[in-house]
Amino acid sequence: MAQRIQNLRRAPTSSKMARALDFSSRRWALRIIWELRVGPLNFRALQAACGRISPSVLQRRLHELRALQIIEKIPRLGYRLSTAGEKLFQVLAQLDKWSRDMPVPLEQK
Amino acid sequence: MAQRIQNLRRAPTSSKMARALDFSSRRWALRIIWELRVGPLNFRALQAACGRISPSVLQRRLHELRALQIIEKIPRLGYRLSTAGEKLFQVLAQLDKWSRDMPVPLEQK
DNA sequence: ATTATTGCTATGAATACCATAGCAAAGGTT
DNA sequence: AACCTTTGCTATGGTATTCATAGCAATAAT
Repeated sequence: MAQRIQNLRRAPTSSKMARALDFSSRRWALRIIWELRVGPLNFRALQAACGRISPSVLQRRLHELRALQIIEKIPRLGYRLSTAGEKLFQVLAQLDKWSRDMPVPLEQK
Repeated sequence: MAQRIQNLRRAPTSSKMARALDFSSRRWALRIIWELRVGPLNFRALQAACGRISPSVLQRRLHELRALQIIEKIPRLGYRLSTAGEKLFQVLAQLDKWSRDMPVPLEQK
């Protein structure tokens, strides 16, 4: 385990990781996944859950997330996490924990 | 553990998490942390490690990350992860693992 | 003294994101 | 059936973010 992390520290950033980080930096991408943790949500419900996302961006992200097979569209219920999406949720759960443990409040201008 | 995740699924998105997700979506923010996993890097080294980041954005992110006390500036060596930054690295290590296990390649246009 | 490296700042163009309005299709109600 | 509501999206035009590139003062190395 410690060994695994040591190797991670030495190895150059993999292209897969570079892409994952790049994708993570698209606005609302991770938030959408996080909101879907509760179960399937339709377009408007997701919009409301995210707070202030504009529909054009939501629409774009949904397409992207579907192309990556992180979420899937189901006929009457809207969108839900795929298996890969569920695994990504587990990672985000760690981020949630981290954010709660942060000594400095994560305020941004 | 399963219980903890169940609770996460039910609870609304905390404001701390919302901010963490928002911050994660600033371009290069997580990548910078990931590149610093190897140890302290100076400005130009970080620039090179990230590949194509423009100096103005790097500069801005470094300020933000310092304000959040995720990284710290050390006189001759450049920038390095703080304790909180190291913890965030652990989360990113999970993301790295996830990206490697992804069945669909994370390609983006 | 000269050259190279480093840490930045400035600038203008390209891209991403925003708020808002609106509309066709489907579902529910009377 | 006629009406109203909800839903999933598209269109538009403005604002913010990020980009590539150039450059410059300060420090370090030769």
